[in-house]
Amino acid sequence: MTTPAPSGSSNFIRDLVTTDRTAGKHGGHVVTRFPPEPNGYLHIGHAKSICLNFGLADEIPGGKCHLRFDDTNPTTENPEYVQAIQEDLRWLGFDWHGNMFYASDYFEQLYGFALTLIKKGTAYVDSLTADQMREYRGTLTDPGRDSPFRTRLPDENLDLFRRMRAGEFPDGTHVLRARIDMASPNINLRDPVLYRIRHASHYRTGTTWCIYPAYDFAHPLSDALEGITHSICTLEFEDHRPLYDWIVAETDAPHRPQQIEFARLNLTSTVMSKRKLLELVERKLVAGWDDPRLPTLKGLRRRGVTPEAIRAFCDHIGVAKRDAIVEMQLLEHFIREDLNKRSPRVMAVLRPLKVVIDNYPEGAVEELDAVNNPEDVSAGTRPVPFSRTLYIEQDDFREDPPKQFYRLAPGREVRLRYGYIIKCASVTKDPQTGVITELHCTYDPETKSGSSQEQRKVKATIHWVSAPHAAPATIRLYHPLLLADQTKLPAEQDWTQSLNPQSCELLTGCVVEPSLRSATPGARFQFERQGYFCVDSDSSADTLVFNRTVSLKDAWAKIEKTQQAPQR
RNA sequence: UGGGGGAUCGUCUAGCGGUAGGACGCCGGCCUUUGGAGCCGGCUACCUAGGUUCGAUUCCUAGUCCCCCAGCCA
Repeated sequence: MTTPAPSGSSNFIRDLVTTDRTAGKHGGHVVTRFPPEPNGYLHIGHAKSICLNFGLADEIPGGKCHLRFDDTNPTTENPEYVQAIQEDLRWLGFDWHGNMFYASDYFEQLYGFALTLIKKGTAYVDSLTADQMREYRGTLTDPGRDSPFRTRLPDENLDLFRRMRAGEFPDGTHVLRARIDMASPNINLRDPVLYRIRHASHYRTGTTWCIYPAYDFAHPLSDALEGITHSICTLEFEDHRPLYDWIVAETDAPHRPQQIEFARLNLTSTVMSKRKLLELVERKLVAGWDDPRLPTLKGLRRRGVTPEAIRAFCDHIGVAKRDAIVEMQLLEHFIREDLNKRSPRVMAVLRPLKVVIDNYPEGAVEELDAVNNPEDVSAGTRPVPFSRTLYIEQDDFREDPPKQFYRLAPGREVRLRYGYIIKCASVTKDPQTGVITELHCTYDPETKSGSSQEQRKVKATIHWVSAPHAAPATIRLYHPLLLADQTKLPAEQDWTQSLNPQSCELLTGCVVEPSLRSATPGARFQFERQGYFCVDSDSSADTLVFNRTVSLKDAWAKIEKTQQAPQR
């Protein structure tokens, strides 16, 4: 049969690149590029592109992938993002091997290409206002009209353009446009703007320039200058391709890259647009770019997601041209799959319920042997203290247990993980509120884990933490950023209305086993029976702070849900 | 009623004229000192209508629906 690809599965771009390479196109070389604009943080949508571009370069002998900052707009870009993007890329596990570039480094060459066009008569300086230009552009169905300045001669254009560069004109007074076709059915070809005046300081070139190249001009030429063979971008640039090709051809650029488009990643119940992410951060609707609820790489990292999980996800979602919305559950699947193999298991009680084991000797402490990772025997074991007073999860006790509830209830038995079988003898309640305050149980000393004395089976095993040894913790549970019910909001309504107000659930008063006292930020664990958690950067010696990365699959929750569903 | 793209299980995705495969999800079952993991089984898809062909998801024609484009953003 077929041998699986080294990484990722076959897709139309991979096939095309392979075909080109074997056909000897571009001398058999493959050079891709990842061209972020440093005006925001990278998110998982970028990861798809990164995995594609760097993945291609890595798997093809001699293949290269450049990192290029597409920094042609001084008003939105800044070095903080340049730094963060590099960090995220490295964290994801990719290396540009020194091939890091900036479109701003090409400004002089780009200017030269513009001069070439002007001399040839295929670019001109237009002095219409932005509003006028819009009017002249026509509409989707009506052709545009020529600007009265379209007939300016090369010499005048040259003079004007040089003076634009020299700073003689204020913003918005002139632009350089390509002279293509104002009646083109493709609006991108109706004399697109190549340069605009911006008296703004650029984070790299300072005030050296006051004219800046537009994307449609800078991008193809940057690709050409770097010898990019396959310029992979998203679908919305598809109808820019004729322009891309026009620019490269008309400027007699040294090399002709090929633009290929694919569908960007969309994920359910989250936001992926740069604009919305920025808005969330600026309006402080989230804690920052690294808020664990965000699909930013920084957010995912802080949440405890591994780069391996993200890469596995990107490899499996495929690359195609149809618009798609991937279910968040698929991402979660890859997160669980990765974390299951590598996370040490520990016990933590999120919502504590006190349990006193009446027949266990007061003051006695036993060190029980707990397995660190059943998926990895080499992870070994650790001692966990056991005593007369412990905490169990409130959810693991029901005074009036429903059908199929196997856990603790009055008169019922459960096993304490790594410990003994206990039986619930009585329930203590607050006389005022009726709330259960503690449970009294008895243990069977013959049932200690690992002892071969008795092999009694009970229906359930629950986790616990010894009260006198417990370390206090604060735990954050994350829920979808967006409300599940996205029923058509009025078009003009603020999109943030669909944010889930309960996306971050803060749990205080949690208790975790003492071995966690030494856990440092970034450390990941599986809290047995609950999920994968990661020590947050807010964690301190007195209070540990954990973020839930993703819950474990919960069979009981499903049963309970169907039990609650209306009977028919 | 301009141009550019796209339609395959609920969701992603494979297929390149030989009778639809994988993953997630869902539903059963086994196993289990995590109701986790693992294992076994099942579920459901070619946008529509014509045509070509022995044979069409693949080719042709005509429709339908969806996405993108009217920034001096990228």
